[in-house]
Amino acid sequence: MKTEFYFNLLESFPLLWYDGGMSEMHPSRDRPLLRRDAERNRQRILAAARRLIAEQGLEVGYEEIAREADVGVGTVYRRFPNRDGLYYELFHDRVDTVVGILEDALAVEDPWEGLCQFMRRDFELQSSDRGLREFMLGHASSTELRQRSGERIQPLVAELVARARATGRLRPDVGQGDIEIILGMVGGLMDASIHVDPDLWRRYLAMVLDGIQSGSRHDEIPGKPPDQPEIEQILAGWVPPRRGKSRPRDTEPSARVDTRSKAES
Amino acid sequence: MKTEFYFNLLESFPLLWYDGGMSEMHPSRDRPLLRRDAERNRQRILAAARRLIAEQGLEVGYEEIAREADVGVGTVYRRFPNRDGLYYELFHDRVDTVVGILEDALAVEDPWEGLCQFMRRDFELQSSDRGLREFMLGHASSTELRQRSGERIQPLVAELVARARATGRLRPDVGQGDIEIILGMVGGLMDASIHVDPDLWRRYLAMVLDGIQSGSRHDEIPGKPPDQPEIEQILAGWVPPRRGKSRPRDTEPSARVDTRSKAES
DNA sequence: TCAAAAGTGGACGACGGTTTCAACTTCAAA
DNA sequence: TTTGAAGTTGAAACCGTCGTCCACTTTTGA
Repeated sequence: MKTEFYFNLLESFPLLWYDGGMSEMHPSRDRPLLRRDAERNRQRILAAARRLIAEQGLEVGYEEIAREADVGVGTVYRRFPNRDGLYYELFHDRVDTVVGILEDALAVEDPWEGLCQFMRRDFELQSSDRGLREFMLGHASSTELRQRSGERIQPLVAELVARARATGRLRPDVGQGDIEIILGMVGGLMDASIHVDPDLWRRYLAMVLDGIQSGSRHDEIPGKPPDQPEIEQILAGWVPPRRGKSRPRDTEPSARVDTRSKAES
Repeated sequence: MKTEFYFNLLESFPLLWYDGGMSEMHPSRDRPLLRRDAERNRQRILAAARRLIAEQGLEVGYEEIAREADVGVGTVYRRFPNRDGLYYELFHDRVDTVVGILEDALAVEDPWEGLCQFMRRDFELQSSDRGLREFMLGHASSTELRQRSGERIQPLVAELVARARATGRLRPDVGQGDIEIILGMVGGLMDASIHVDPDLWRRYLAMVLDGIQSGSRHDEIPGKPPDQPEIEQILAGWVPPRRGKSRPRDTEPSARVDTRSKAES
């Protein structure tokens, strides 16, 4: 019997296999044991990806991750043949965090306060990690995980909304879907403004929360209006700059029209 | 004297030159006369770009614009050596439109109503044109024009805000900068949701407007909360999908690990 | 210690977009 | 009608990124 135990194990229980990163189907099962060096590299890749994605967003190149992890690109591709798998590994446990936040929020006596606390803490969670932000907002990849996350999260949000509405504090014409859209809307702002003023989102979240409660409670709006230079910076970051950075060419375009003709005459 | 009059003209008044598309510096001056065929092509290019950018956003390829205009790529590059110039030509007159909207709004008796009307009509303007939306939100290119637009627009907005605040209807802790951020925030939502529900932005604009007035006037929130499939679609469109569309590879990733070893044994 | 399976790395081809350019066509002044 | 500059064209070079492939190295059980 020359078979290595881990390979044997895989043959016997194919459903337990490490599925090449497409772990969406059975995320809580064990991965097969990797050879020690492979496992070490896997962890280095994850650590590098976590670092880079947290600061640059989901779209960092595999090339760069590999460099950061001090590993070849091939290795990254072997371990995570597609981004879904990588994102899954990086983010699936965050779902638990969000669920935890929701449970905390449901435990608050005043459901309206609970709803506010949920939204606030959700943003606080996202504020440290651009990749997480993009992921939660709804990136094209990783639809699988997001959908399954939604199945855990939505009922809790619905419950929170129902309770808040029952107390009369939440306007009756605001539904669960609105909360999700508001999360996206303010999240989008946060993504744009985070490097200018990491707490700016609190201001606009407060405004919206004021807008969706039926009493005119008028909680104080935190912070102060951004000034012009800040706005400039925020807007500039809103739509992400073009990927293939187009070199600006020579800066003086007008004087060129006739260089040739002059020379030829 | 063999000189064509238009070339002569350029030599004499270099400041009047068509500046290769970088018209930011003196936009209201005449362009030099182009040869008739060149002018015709220029218009075809602009028309094509207008069409494509309105529906696909700022980043359509020059290749595609050229195809649509039935012109060679080279021609497009000759006419618009950089995107700034193209965007300028497409959008600079929109600034007048916005200024018009602002003047209308300032003419409304109730300054608060004026402010609301301005925001509503600004969004209505943007809703028909994805490129305009991206441009106004603050695309990396075209910083020049946007800055100069700001100089015309901001004072008017400031005036509107000041008046609305003077009546007491606008909360005193809301400033001009807030309005611009709100425009961006709701604009981001509109961009994401427009193909799902072109009027969804009205709902969230209404919420925010409710949140920033000091009385609890509670205007009706138009529309109704989006349902789950709609939200799914909206979120999926929020962060633009990766440019180089990654082909999903073969859908069955796990069974592949050992194909080679099997074959070789 | 050794063989063979697992794992590695980076050169390489594909791709999609941008930019150039030399050969060609069109225009309009004379 | 002629002439020469202006204008056009599209193929080809270029560029950055993605994902694959395979000759090479490492690990592991015996």
